[in-house]
Amino acid sequence: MTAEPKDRTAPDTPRSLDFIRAMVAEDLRTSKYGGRVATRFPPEPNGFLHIGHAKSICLNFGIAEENEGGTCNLRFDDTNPITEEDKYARAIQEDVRWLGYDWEDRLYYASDYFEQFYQYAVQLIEDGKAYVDSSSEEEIREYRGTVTQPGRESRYRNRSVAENLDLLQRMRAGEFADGEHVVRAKIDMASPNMLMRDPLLYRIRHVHHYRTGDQWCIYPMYDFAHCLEDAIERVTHSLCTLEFKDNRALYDWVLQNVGIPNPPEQTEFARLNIDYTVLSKRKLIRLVEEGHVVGWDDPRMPTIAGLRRRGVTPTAIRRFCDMIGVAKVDSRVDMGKLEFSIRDDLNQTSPRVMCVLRPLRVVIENYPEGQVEWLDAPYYPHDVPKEGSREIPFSRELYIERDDFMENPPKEFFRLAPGREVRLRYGYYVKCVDVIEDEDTGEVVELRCNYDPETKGGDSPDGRKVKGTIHWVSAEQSVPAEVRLYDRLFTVPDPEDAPEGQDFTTFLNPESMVTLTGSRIEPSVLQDPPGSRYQFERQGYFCSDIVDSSGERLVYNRTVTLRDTWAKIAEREAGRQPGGKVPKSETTGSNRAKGGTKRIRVGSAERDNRVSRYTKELGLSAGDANVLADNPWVREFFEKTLACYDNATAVAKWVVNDVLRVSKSVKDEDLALSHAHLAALVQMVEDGAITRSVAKEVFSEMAETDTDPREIVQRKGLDKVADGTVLDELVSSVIASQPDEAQRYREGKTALLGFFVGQVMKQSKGKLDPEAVKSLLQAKLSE
RNA sequence: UGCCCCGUGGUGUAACUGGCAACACGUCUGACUCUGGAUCAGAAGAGUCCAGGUUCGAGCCCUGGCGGGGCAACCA
Repeated sequence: MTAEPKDRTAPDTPRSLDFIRAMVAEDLRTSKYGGRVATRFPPEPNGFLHIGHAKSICLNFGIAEENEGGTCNLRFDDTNPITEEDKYARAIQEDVRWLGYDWEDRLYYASDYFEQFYQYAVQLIEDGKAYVDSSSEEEIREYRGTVTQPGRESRYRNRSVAENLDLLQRMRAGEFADGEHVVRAKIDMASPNMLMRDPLLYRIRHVHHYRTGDQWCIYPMYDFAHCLEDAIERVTHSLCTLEFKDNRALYDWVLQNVGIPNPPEQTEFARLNIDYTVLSKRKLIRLVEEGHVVGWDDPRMPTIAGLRRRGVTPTAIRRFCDMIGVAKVDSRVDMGKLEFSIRDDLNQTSPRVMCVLRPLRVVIENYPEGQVEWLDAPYYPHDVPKEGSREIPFSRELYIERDDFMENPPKEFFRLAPGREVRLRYGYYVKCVDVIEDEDTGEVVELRCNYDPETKGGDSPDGRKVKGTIHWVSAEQSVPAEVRLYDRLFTVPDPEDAPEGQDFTTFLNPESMVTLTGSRIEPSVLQDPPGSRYQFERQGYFCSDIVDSSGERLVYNRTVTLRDTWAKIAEREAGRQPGGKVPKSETTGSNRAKGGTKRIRVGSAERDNRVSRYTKELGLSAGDANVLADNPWVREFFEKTLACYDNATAVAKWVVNDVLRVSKSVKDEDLALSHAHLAALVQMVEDGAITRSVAKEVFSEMAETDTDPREIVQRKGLDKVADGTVLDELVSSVIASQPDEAQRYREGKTALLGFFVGQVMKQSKGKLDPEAVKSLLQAKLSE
């Protein structure tokens, strides 16, 4: 046996599951849906998909892939004909497919279910659970109330079933104009959940639908349609974003009231935010329509189409989604993570090629005029396991990058400068012997260099070192190219957080696209099709533009720069002069509460009396007394338990801490636990018959079944172990079985004491006195 | 001012039934290098929003506070 390899990223290391995957696994274990896993990705075809959707796609399709027999449907949630178009539906399919997911034959449309939705609406009306409301839009809004005030019932709420049915039929038949009637669920106009105040189910819209044409003039609302779509497709796990949290009550209500057995369950997760961009369809539409970008597939857009055109790979997007995880907290991911996953993928897959973005002419004075050498240059560096090379022309006149020359370089700059020598990648060493400047402007226009013929291929026979290697192209054989340098679309991390009177567009980055028209690229790329990806050596990853690039005109988009250590050094250098480092942001921790706060409570006299009775007469802590005073149900439980066992402080602790906990997961009146049994348990602990940890275990069983604690203790043999030898043996054996940890403890990692106590407690099934365990452990470990 | 959700290094997420706060990105060293890339080795950085409480032991359970977000479209 060899030692286990120290590989923290081993693929078979069981990565902890996110809360959704954990839930799916649990549902599978308990066979909640008969072992099925069925998800869906349900876009509305009213815009292009963006990387936030990619998160959802990866989640839904990912879960289906990961589970045997799992399926994920692609379903268009096309219930609002005003905004939806076929071109969007087609683009969405292309994007999902491009990301690498396959819905096989499960392409669905909500519009295919319109007849079924209608029948369900009829059913709800027949059951008296829905009605036709003829109030105006304004009235409905007014009657809905506000978040703090209950709504009022519509005067049409109690129409007869027959009248409702008749009206519904005539709505469908097109007898009414838009807005004349709506159908609403009859739920509760006073519900604290606004969505439950008789939500609209159907509205009249005399609009052409891109799929159903003019077949319908009534269209279902999201809350009515979506859950039914899931139910019709027998979806098991309906995943959506956090803002639908409150809609879940309605989702469940509809399914329950139309009588769907074993209904799908909605779970919400946080939508994706990335800094320096916006990820909401409404805002992206504005960018397109107001011409801030040039279409949905503008490479600056965070749309799938934009990212694709920019040169991002599906793999990079999927890995990014994998990396950011899934949770229930609103958060903002930094762009750096996306960039990392892009580089990480492209580094392994992109051929290297040389392109000079901002050319500076170089004449090699001692190189024969008219001579051209074709040098062999590998496409991939030594550490990328891929084969292939091309020939690049070397000649007397070259171009190098302007940035690679400095007349007065700082010490850390190791590229070209007067008198300095660098290596031309895959070529020769050259030394700068002269600098030619424009007489008027002083701008450097040309460099005169000498080359060392002995250094062909990049090595010198005398072994002298050159630190810098720069890229170049031959002046004559290189071809002109346009290069578009993309940068973040916005200048601030959170563009949506705009001051009064402004909006996110005020933060648009004017330099989000810089077009370079005079770039020169090596000729080897000439035959490559549009969309080809490269690494331009020392610059970044680029992709020839699928729209504008052709044999005549080469256009390249910068996907992402290389990591640039020099830029960091230069920035630091520049920043040192004026004020040095920016002080650490004041906002760090600004959302944290400062210090303690005074508790002000407007108590009734009755409440005050109770608190003082509890603290003074019964000797309870203020905390417990307050809880008891505030919660009538808990108070009653306490009083009744106290009647069975007269130890107020002990009983109060159990009631306040433990009874309250279990009572949260069930309706109060459903709690099985009886006062007498709790009293018995508390007494056993107080009498020293059982330990507290045993008592906790017994308690959780009691909370479910209300068994007599004495019976549980007896059945499981949980009496406290008083025998000192058992304690001694167990402690010794635990220490012996954990020699490494024991060593670490002795070396000062005393936090491990808890670990050891836990081990011993677990092995004794909680029957040992933890205090005794602890002190014995301490003694033995320091021997 | 009602209801609901959520607070863990700079960032995104983990932490099994309460038992060593972990991983990734980023940052900083160093090695290597014909890309100031990649790779490799290492380091710093949180005591889990605050205050009480329960417990031998709390990021996790209880109470109160503070902070952030969602909900008053005939949008989804």
